[in-house]
Amino acid sequence: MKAKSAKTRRKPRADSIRNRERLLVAAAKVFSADTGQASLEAVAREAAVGIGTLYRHFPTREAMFDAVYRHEVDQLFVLAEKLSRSTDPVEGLRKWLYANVHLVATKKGMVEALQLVAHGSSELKTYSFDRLTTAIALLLDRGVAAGVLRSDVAPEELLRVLVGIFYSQAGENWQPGATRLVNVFVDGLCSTSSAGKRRRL
Amino acid sequence: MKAKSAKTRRKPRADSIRNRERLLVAAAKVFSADTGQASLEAVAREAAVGIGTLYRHFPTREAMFDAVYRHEVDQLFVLAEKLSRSTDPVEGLRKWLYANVHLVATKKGMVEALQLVAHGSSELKTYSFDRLTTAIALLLDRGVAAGVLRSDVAPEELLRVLVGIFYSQAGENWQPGATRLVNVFVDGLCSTSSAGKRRRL
DNA sequence: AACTATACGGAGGCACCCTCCGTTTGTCAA
DNA sequence: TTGACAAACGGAGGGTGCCTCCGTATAGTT
Repeated sequence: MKAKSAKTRRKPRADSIRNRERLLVAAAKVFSADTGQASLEAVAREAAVGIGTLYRHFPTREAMFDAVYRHEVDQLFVLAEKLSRSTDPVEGLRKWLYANVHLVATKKGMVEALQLVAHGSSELKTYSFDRLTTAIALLLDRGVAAGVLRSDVAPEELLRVLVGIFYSQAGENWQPGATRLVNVFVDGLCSTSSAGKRRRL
Repeated sequence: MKAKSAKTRRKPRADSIRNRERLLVAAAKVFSADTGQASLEAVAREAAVGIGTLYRHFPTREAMFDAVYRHEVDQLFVLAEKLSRSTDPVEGLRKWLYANVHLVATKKGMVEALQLVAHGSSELKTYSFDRLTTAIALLLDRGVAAGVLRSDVAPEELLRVLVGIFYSQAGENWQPGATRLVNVFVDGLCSTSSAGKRRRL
């Protein structure tokens, strides 16, 4: 027996869940379009769902962005889990970081979203921070355990570096630059034998 | 005879000039509203002018913002001229800086405008920079000549400080803070006797 | 005063926002 | 299985904004 307050609740309808998922996928796609502008009606169309359904799931634009953002963070987390299982540690980490760059690069329209997020619930911020930190830890620890990655860089630190890389890259077509910086950093993380661990603070 | 290329041009119509002015005033007002959102139709209504007239004068949103911004810069310049004529030098400068704070503070909706301007024509940027620098020079020089303001601060430098003050003040209701900083700086500029001129580079 | 370049105004077509409500459908109890 | 109904769906509709087009009004010119 589920112990909910007065009146047992039903389990959520299957079509509701499906439509919500569809909307998130559609939103991610539409907002990624180069235009930067995106109408909610376009999202509904893309999802092949009535506009009313969209509004029921996401009463406001902010709610929509919030959910999309969470969704992407979750996907990054899942990707980290997968990569930490299948590939060798260094390449796994590298691929995950690439995925981050790619995600940000293709989300032109997400700029607006990010602004809303930045001004929005700090709950969302801590959520994504925790989630991403954990994802990085997953990838990092394996490499450290295998002795191919240096052990003195904390997951939060790596995350901050990543954010810094994104932040520092302005203007058009910055993806190559960001990718290069990621590579440099990963290479640096590999220098566990020659340079020795824990040189400097 | 006016020597214009092929066919002598008429002098611009009076109603055209009047309407343009009205639109600029209306736009400044509407964009200043707390909402941050502003429709061009609202501007036209405020100006008591047809929407068609608005679009004829300002074909795009950017053109509108551009013109409004120029207009405000011009008004600041005029204010500087007036203040440099009527009040005592220090108070004149102070009042002018206050006017700047007030202008920025009440232009919530101008944030969007400023972004467009920032990404827009660099011509506009140099225009306003020059204009404001000259305005400051007007106020500064009198004080220096009268010996009540130190002489080693250039107009451009003061402008940069002002921009810095605006830039550093985030969040709601920052006007008091900005005003305080302005006061501090003006007081500093007055310290021509006790602290001596040109201490340090 | 007549002429005409110029400017005016707003109707109209399209897109978007958001709400409301009649219809459909998945869930659960019998 | 089946029937009842809460829950979810979809889209019409009313409001607003964007921008264009063109018939009408009018300020400058002769």
